[in-house]
Amino acid sequence: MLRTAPVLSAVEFSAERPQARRVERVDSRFLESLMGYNARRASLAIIERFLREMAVYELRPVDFSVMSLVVHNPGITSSQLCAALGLLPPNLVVMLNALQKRKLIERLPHPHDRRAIGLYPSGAGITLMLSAEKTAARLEGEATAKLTTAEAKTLLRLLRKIYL
Amino acid sequence: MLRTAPVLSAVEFSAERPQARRVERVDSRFLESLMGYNARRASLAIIERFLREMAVYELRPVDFSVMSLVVHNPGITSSQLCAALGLLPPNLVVMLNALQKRKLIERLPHPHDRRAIGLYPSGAGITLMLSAEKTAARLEGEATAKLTTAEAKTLLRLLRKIYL
DNA sequence: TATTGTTATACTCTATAACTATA
DNA sequence: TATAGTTATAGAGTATAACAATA
Repeated sequence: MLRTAPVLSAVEFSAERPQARRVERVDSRFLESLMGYNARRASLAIIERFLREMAVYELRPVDFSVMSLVVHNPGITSSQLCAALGLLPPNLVVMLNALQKRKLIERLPHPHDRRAIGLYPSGAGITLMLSAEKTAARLEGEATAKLTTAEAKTLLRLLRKIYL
Repeated sequence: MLRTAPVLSAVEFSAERPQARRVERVDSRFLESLMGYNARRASLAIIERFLREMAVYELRPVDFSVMSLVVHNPGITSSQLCAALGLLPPNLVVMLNALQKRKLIERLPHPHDRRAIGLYPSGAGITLMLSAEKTAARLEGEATAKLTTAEAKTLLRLLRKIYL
């Protein structure tokens, strides 16, 4: 039933320590046994590529996420966006200002709650996201190129089980 | 063979857009179909817990990784650490200074290369990591509590296929 | 009294340029 | 000329406090 690499054992270090030695090959087995370590490495690898390819749209991953939700949920509010993406309101405001300045979104009064503001994609915003989401779908294939279709599906399902 | 949620279709937005509507339930299906999105959410969920539980040792995830590699690879150099963990040398120096100040590591001359410096865990460093790695192993079980043993093993393997 | 959106600001993380000592 | 380690600093990302308007 042992899944993780063995942790340090005290006896492993009871003998006198050599005063100077050279490490030929780095032993990363313990770290590599940790889910968090692997999940982070994998997400960084994917997001790195995403960052490069989305640069043509001038969209960082977080901008892409925000725009995608606005396009698929016209009228969504800031607080809904924050909840869905785990963002903090003060940080979202800055992003929305930038997106509005680029005329990718519009802010319209909320129909029932005068405190809230509905976010809508502009025509340009929709056009941009049509391309950007196509690119994202292509990157999806590249990111999972080393996996079979079944494996990719499994990976997605298991990742979701971790954080939901 | 379609794995990702359908991207935006132009026709989806050809009808006139309502001037104001309320979003009852946020549709995140497209984002949730992306591997990067799920990998990031999962890694954040795990690392968040890791951060909390490792606070008693005053170790952030990166400190834990560095200390773990030093303990398992006494004599490892900064450049080896940077390569193994994807860190930049200037940032590592600051961390090592802090760890040395806490008397968790020692820096000794490299046996063959006078430019390099070997990193060694102190007795206190080893003692600390004995506990910290036990905690990490426990957290590993908690992070994958919703998965069967076989699923956790599969997840680890598939994540590694993504970034290696 | 709680929530939405906002401003200003602080803190942390990551990245770049330039330097030294040595290979 | 290239590499290991270092310093200083810039930039991006994330977090906290406090506020006005509305529920």
